[in-house]
Amino acid sequence: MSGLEAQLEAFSAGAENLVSHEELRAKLERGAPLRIKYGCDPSAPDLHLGHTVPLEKLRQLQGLGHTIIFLIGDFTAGIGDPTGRSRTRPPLDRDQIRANAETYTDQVGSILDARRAEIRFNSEWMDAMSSAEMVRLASQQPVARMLERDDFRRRYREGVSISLHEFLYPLVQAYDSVALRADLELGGTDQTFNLLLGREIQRAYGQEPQIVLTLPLLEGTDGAEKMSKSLGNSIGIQEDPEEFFGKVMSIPDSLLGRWIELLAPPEWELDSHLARLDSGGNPRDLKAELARRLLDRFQGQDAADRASEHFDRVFRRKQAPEDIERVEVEAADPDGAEILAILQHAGFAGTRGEGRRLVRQGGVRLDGSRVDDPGRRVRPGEYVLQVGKRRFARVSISPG
RNA sequence: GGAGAGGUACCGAAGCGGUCAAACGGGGCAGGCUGUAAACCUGUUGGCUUUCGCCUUCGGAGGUUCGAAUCCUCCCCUCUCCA
Repeated sequence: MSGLEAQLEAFSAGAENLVSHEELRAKLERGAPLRIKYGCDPSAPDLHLGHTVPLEKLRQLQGLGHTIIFLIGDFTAGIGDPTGRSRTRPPLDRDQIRANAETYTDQVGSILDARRAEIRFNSEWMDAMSSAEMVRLASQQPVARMLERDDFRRRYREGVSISLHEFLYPLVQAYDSVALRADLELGGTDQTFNLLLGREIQRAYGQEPQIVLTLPLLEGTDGAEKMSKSLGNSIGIQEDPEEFFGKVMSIPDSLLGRWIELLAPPEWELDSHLARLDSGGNPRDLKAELARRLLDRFQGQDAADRASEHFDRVFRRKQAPEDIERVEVEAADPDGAEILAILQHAGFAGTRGEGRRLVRQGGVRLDGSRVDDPGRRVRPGEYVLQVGKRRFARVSISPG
């Protein structure tokens, strides 16, 4: 393990908060690898860029010889994380959780060495916990303290219901730290309360409290909310390269600096480009560079090249993409297939009404020319169908 | 247990017997301007229909009425205060 000061620096770099430096130093001075806990939600196995911020930190700490523990909250998933505004989630069955966990570790593996990490499920100890023990756990915290958590406080103030069991979520998460004898727990700033609670519960169970390390939350593509799949502002690291690239290009300029700060390692030297932007450069180019680097990192150079070329072709030169999905449509009668039926087949319109609207608004093109009649019939043959700026399909209409 | 306030389309929120498929805002989608940026402008946002119109929707189930999101009854859910 490297020098103490270097380690302390590695832990705190990019951190939003670290509680506390003194305790961390004391733990590190003992020389043993730290047990670093990171909680994951088994219901959402698709990693997005927001997840990569903590994962990158874990990779770094793993590189220093510490033990990474991925805690899959299969028991807590049944509670439904009340953090934020999320609604009740459907309970998952064991097989589903197992499958999700595998997907998860696969994806995590593209960032750090998942084989060297410990993968645990909190049902291991929570399923065995007796009611009496649960009561004992719950007795550790006053309600007023629970209501200190931002979202609980807000909901309470605004008269939005809080179910009793929602308090159990942070409590169980905190107890997980006891079961795992965690030295440090890592999470986003939205986890601050839960992580701090872990310290209190560990103390209550006679353990040395864990260090709490929180990292900033990455804003999503909308530039407003934190990145989350359910808010529809996320970019999955395994996402189709073209989509991935396009989404990065679509982020507001005002977000670019933040993304570079949180997502781009210093060796990419993107922040220096950012600094030079004032002198007339187009942020577009820097975004494209960031998109390329990120894709290269998660999906390899080929994907990055392909996506970049695709983007230039479709959005700069306004040409149809190279490889587009094929849709077979059988003409309903000798005059050909209805444009509305084609739009539905291609999945570009959920209903005929929506298709009609798209046509009326000039959003539908066939071989590059605008379709302006919703009643249009298309003769058998091969066409490139375009809806909006970015949806394409190669439509093959066979005689009816 | 008592008193009161509420549950409306993706979200927030008007409507409180016909003119309501339901104002307005946000979000989404499409068009314009662009750098798939922001800002801005326009259109659109239940289903079927070229139009007329028809069908399903305002927590749930019944009822009153020529006619109900709007009135009545019961039920479910949420919030506040009191106990």
